[in-house]
Amino acid sequence: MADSHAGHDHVWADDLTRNQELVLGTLAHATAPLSAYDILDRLRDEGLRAPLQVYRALDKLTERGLAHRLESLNAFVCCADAHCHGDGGSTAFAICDRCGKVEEFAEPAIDSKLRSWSKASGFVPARMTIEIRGLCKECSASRGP
Amino acid sequence: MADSHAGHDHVWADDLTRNQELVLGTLAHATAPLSAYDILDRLRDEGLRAPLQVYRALDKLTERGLAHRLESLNAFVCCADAHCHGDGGSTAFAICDRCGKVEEFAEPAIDSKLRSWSKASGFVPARMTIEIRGLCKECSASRGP
DNA sequence: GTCTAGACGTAATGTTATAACGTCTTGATC
DNA sequence: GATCAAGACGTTATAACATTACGTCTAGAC
Repeated sequence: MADSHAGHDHVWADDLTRNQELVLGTLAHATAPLSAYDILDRLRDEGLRAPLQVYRALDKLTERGLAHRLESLNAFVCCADAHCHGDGGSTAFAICDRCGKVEEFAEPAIDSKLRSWSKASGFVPARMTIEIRGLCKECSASRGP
Repeated sequence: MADSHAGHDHVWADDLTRNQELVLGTLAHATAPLSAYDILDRLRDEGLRAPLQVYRALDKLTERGLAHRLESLNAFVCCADAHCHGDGGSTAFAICDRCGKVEEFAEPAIDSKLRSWSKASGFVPARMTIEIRGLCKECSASRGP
């Protein structure tokens, strides 16, 4: 059994476990953020049965920057930007409240402002959450004048 | 019965309902963010019995900017800054993971950066969430070298 | 071979949030 | 003053999100 992970169409890292690969693969194919339970439902056929199996995989994936948690949604997305893997930098997300689409972007100036505020205040930052909720270009176009 | 809300030590607005006043008062006296269920527990003696009573009050209070929801904590704080009431501007929070203390601050430059990204992308922002998790000055001092 | 660290599986439970219903008060209108 | 609509309220039930606790299995270090 040389390759126990056969059948997958993409490899993100060489040392993911089976559950981690399944969860990341599910996120990668999704067009909108998925909750842990959404992911679980999509992986029942692969043998996953308990939330904890998903949460454990998500913990590792988010630690490594391969996936992100959207706090304002209690949901997860696949990382869209190879650059952000593992760096401590802040990533920002724009989340469409209508279609669910998420755009991931980095604004170094924002990161820098938050860090300078922290330094001035004596606060030692560990992680930053930056999320904008609203309507994406397409959804706002199909609604307003 | 000219004053049905007698017995409270502070008035934030003249048109809060009893439940809204109770919830806001509880948040105002807390030294750390409270979950809706924390608030409920502290208001049992006042007659509150169901989560929805608290959630409904919190909805109104956050709409008006009198309280804030911390997304990364699923908890709530009293607004610390009279200026931010009701304006659409983004407020940022630094949350100490050790002692729970929350510092609320405004960085207009961040707000401005996020808005300019939105404009450039065609995204129409409705609300922004900016939260830093880490250690406050005191807690980092009592831990580090 | 033995030990340990880490991933895993499972069951049970804890925590956060909302749906669905009917009632009550208030204020506008006729 | 009767009627009506809007909004806050109270209650029950349930949905959705997340973790604790426990035992097993495997791979690598020694």
